Amino acid sequence: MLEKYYQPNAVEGEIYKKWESDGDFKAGIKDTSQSYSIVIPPPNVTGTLHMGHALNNTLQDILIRFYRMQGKNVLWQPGTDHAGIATEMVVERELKKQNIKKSNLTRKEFINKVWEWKEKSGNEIINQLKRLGCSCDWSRERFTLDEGLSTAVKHVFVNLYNDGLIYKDKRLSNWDPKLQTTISDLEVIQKEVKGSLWYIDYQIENEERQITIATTRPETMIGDTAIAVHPEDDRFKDLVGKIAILPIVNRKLPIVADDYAKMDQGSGAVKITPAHDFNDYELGQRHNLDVINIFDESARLNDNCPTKYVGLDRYEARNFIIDELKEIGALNKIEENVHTVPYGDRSGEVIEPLLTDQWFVDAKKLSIDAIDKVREGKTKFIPKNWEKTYFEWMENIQPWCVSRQLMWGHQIPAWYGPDNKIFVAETYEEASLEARDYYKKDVELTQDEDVLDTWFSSALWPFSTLGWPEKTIELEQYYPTSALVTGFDIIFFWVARMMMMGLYFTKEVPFKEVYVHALVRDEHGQKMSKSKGNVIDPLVLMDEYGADALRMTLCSMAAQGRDIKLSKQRIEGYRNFITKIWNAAKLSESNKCKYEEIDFKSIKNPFNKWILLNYEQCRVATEDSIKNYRFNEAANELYKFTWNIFCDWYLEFTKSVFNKNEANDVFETRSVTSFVFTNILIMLHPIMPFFTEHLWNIAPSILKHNSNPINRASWPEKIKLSKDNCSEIEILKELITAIRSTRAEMNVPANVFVELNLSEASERLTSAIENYEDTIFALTKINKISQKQFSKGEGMVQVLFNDGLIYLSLKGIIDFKIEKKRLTKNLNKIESEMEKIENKLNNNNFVKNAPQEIIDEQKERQKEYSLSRKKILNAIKSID
RNA sequence: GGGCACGUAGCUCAGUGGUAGAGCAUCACGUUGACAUCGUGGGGGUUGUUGGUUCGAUCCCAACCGUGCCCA
Repeated sequence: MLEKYYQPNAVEGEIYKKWESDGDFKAGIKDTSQSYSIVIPPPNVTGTLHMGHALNNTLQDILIRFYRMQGKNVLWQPGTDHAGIATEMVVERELKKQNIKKSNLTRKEFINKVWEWKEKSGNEIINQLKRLGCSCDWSRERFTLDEGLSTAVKHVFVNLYNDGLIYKDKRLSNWDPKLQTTISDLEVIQKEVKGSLWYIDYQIENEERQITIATTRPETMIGDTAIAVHPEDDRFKDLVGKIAILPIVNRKLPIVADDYAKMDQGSGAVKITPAHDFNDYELGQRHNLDVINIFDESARLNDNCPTKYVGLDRYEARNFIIDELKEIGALNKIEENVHTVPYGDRSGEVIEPLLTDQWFVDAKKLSIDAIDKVREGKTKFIPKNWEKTYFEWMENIQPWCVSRQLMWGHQIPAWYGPDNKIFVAETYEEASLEARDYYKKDVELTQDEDVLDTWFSSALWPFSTLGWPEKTIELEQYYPTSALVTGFDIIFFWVARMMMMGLYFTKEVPFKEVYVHALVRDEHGQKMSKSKGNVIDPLVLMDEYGADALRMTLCSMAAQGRDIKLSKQRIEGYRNFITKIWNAAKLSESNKCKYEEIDFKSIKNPFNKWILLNYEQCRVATEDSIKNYRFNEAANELYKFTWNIFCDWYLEFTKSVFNKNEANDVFETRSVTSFVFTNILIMLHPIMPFFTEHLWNIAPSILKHNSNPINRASWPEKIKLSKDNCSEIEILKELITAIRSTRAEMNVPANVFVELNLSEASERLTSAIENYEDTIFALTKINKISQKQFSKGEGMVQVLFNDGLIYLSLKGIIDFKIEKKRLTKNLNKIESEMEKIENKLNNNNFVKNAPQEIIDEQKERQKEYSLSRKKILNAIKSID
């Protein structure tokens, strides 16, 4: 006998262990050429499971388990990425606790510390994914810094370099003064901040005039090399070509005309600092301006500045410079101003555009094919509108800065000779050979100190994890991968870059479909964040409700194109759903239901025919939904069928079959119950793997059972049913509902048995009542059905039902006031509906234009309503 | 400024060119056997506003109002 409730925490761990030790998640256990593969978006090795991961991986696991059950050769490729900056930050913090400074360690020592840390505390998230039930092939787990993937990275770098698609360049790039590394455009967050706009007067050389510029960053004036005005700006036309004198520094600045200067912004004249602003840099190129860098790597003022300012932090310097400008009378005015300031995604520090030597990938060239392939439909986005986002970014793509001034990562495979000549090769040996060719002698080479952006290696993930650049069986079998499941926030970071790299190196798209899911928010629609304190921890939820309830909730809410607002109540609802199935199992067990092979065409009992018909519809709909990534529909389909059809109606119907105890009927019903129950569990398994496995194992008598776990079951196949739309059962349901409703509205106590009187019954109603008398008795608390005309004074209350005149005998119970109210309410409803229909049918245009079936439908409804109306009017009349 | 979503019951959300649905919440009744983590029934809607297309619009189109996100 089953216990009162299902207890997820008591069983989930054991179940998972068994699956894993049995090798059930291994790729290739189904030896078929039809494969289905997904690579996991590699979580950050420092990460812990948050709600976004929970959603992302639940959806992947649903797909993976579904296609595995469909008999495909399935690979779910797991792993983690090394997360350069994030990991360095974590490890630095750890070292600090031990009073060790990173700067006191050599590169090798520091990297060893990171590996130590990874062994000890990395990969926590992998266990959390297991907790969630993810059926990845863990035997294939990869890490972006492991040997094979590092080989792939070097191979890619060298090839891109040789093909002219990677180059080293001195360019302005985003410098994080705190982390002391460059970061890519994508890692910069633009934030609106309240600041000031300073108006500063620059003297015109050899004239009494001044020109006033406006700036949000006065400290950078030390690096000014020009002033720009708009060519159409009459205020300044005569100044173009003249020289202004930079206050404090006394540098001579040409005044240039360029439409980058906006006439309506500030004073209309803008100072140009090519070394510290992206727009100014471009303008500088156009006008051949000097580039004067005034900051060091910590954004302190360097030797290019007046001695008194050297060494000051940029914001300290700002104050001093403002003061000095005031003193010399050059500060014209200060205005309040809202402008955007770039912040580092990881450090939270204000980013400084800085002129440095960096490595760049020519993304523009790589993007062409990546755009085409999506246009051609070789890779499809679901929902489709994300393609727009993808195109927009791809079409405006900038060179991708891939070098980082970090230690943890793939050290750039470039070596420098004594004269700084670059030799790019996969190994030192190869580089040396090249160098010997070049110098005609052996020379000492030093490797580039920088490492590559973590996303550089992530971009190779779909094929590097399959063994590329080797030609492996896995590549042949699983590449291109079937689907990529991801959040929209990394379309640029990851999806786009995988497309570019995948296409360039494998000549194939890395995935055929990209399913882009939503963000998980809190129940009020707020983005979850630590600072808001509204983070819901999936691990806590799993402790409280079990992994399956969480998974089912996420699945049922994963409607395309809409964010998920997660609330505990919703999870509770699906926990209750699990309990409902649990109880249904208890009932089926006590009814001795047992799985037998059945010939569906020879099923006799109408309840059984009916549930099989409904089951088959549910099966088709569920399958279709999952195949089309309509996860919420799949969940709801299964929920409705299981609870509202199977439990609410079918199991109730079968009680009368078991009560009657006719051998053939009982046998058939037990078999059908077990069949449907079995397949409900199988279909729910991808969404709720633990619960279904547990029930499968402990309730073998009611389920199709062999020694295999449900984990290895096959998705149910189509069943062939005799042609029967089971309309009789539908009438029965309607009748039962109508009687229950009448009872409830008339306040008949639930435990009171009443008599049902019947006249003018249609054929189908008569036969429904004849065939299912005991069912009606059991489900409506009727204890007698008699053929009887309405008679006043007998306490007869009409059940509103189209197929006949039906009355409940409520003598002694009836309250005429309630009865009249009830009837009037229904009458009003019917009459307003009738009016709508009449208006339609009286409209010539409607009759002329609408399809015949719609017209017939309306006529049919009109007929039904007018019949009901007549009956209610009679009933009301009989009260008065 | 450019782009993308979204606006449907108290809340969270489905859905459809022809009768507007679910879960939760709420109200009433119910506990001798699958299930109170439950059952049965009820109430609750001018589908953001205004126009247009159409015989017919909540759905398609336009504008507007409101909300959110991405990019500059």
